[in-house]
Amino acid sequence: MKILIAEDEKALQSSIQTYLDRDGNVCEVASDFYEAQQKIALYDYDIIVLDVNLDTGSGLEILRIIKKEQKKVGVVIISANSSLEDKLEGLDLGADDYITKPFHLAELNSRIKAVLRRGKFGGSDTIEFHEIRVNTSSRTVYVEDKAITLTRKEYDLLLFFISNQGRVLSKGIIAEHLWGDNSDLLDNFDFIYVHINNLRKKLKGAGARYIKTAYGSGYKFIAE
Amino acid sequence: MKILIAEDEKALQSSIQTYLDRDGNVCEVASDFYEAQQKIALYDYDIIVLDVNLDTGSGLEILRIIKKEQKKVGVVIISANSSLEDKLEGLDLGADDYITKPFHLAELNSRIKAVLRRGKFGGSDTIEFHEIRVNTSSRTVYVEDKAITLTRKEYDLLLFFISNQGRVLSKGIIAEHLWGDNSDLLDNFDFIYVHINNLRKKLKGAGARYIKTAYGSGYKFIAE
DNA sequence: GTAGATTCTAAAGATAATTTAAAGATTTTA
DNA sequence: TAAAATCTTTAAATTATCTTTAGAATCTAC
Repeated sequence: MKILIAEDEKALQSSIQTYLDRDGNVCEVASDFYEAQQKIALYDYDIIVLDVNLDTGSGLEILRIIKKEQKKVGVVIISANSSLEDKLEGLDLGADDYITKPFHLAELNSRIKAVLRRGKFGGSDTIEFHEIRVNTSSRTVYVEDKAITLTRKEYDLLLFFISNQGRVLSKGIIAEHLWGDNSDLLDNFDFIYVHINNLRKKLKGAGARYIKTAYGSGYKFIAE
Repeated sequence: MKILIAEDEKALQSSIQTYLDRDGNVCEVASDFYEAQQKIALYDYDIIVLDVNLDTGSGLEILRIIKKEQKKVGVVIISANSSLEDKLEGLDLGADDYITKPFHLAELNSRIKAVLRRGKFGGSDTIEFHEIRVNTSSRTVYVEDKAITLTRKEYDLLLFFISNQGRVLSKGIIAEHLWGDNSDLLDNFDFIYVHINNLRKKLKGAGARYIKTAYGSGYKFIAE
C-alpha cells in the first residue's frame, strides 16, 4: 500500500515509516503543511497518516483540501490532543480514524489496515487487480469472472504480490512473508520457482502479464 | 550496497552475510573490535551492521570512532539487550536503527534499506539526476520518462555513480563496491570497460553526457 | 489410517548476464 | 612523432539464474 506520513516530529516520522515499510508498504513522508499539500496533489495514496498539529499549518486544513478534491484516500489522524471536540471535528471532516499520542506502532498499523478494509474495498472484502478479483473472506479468486482454485501458498503469494504491486520482491522477502520464522535457515529458495510457475499457470494470461521476472533480483507484480 | 558486518558470533555472521549477499549487496565481515576498526578506517561502507556486544571491545566504542571521524555511513546496531537505555545510548551515539536479538534476517534487511533511503536520498524511493530517474522499490530506470532495462550490474553501477557523482571512481573502487572482498584478488578489471560501455549505450545520450572518462584514473559521473 | 491434495526436491533445458578475449581507437609520454 | 598505455567496442565463451516437469515427501480431511 502507498502511504503518506504527514508528521513534523522527525523521530516519530521515521519510526512510523520504518514500521510501515517493514510491513510491506510504500511510504513517503511530508514534514510540513506545504510538502504534504504538494505530495497529495501530485500522487495517489491509499492512506494518509496525518498529524493535525503540523507546525506550519493545520493538519485539519489538509483534510479539508483532500475532501474538497474528492480524493479517495483513507485518512488516519494523529493528535496530541485527546479532547473529544478535536476528535469529532476530525471525523466530521472526513477522517476515517483517530489516534492519540502516544500510541503503539502496531496499533496505528492495525487501524490503517481496518480503514483499508472498510474504505478502499467499499466495505466489501473484495480486492481487484484488473481482471483478477479476490474475495478475502471466502478466499476465492476469479480471473475474468471465472473462479480458479489456488492452494494456500499460491493464494498467499498472490495476495502478497497484489499488496506490493510495483515493487521488486526478492525471493528472500517472499520466503520471509510466506514461510516466516525458519526461512532464515533455508539455504535455497528454489521451490519458490515452482510456486511462481504454478500461480502463473493458474492465472493464465494474467499470470504472464502481471508477474514479471526481474532477473537477478526477484519478481514484480505490475500491469502493462 | 557495500556493507560491513561486525559480529563475532560466527554462525550469525555468516547467515547475515549470505542473506545480504543474496539480496545483491557486497558484504565484508569483521569478527572483533580491531578488525572492525581497521576495515572502517580503510574502506568506505554504505552500511555497518554492528553488534554492540563484540567480545574484544565494545561495539559502542566503534560507533564513537565512526562519528568522531565524521564517516557518512548508516549504522544498524544489533544487541542482545532490549533495554531502553541501551537502545537510547546507541541511537544517541548516532546509530540509525537498532534491532534486538533474535531477529529475522528479512527484518534486518528492510531496516538497512530504510536507513539507506532515509539517509542518502531523503526518504524517497526515487532518485533523480537530470533526465535520469531511478525508482528503487520497483528497480526501474527512466531516461527522459522512458523506461530502460538494466541488468543487475548495470543498475548497481548506475546507483554507485549517482551516489558518488562528481568523484573520480577508479576501476579498483568500482570493482570493490560491485564485486566485494575478493575483488583485490582480481588481476585485471577489464570487464568493467564492458559494463561501462553497456550502461552508456542504455543511457543513450545521457550516458555519454554524464559518464566521463578520466583517462588513467577512472570514471566520473557529472553533468557539466 | 488412508486417499488425495499440497508442498518440496531434483534435475534437465532455456534464457539471460557476466566475463574473457581480442582488435581497433584514443590519449599520454618520452 | 612514435611508442606505450589506456580505453572502446564487439563477439564468443562461460557462468548464473530462471522455467518447467516429474516425482517423492508431507500434510490434510475424511
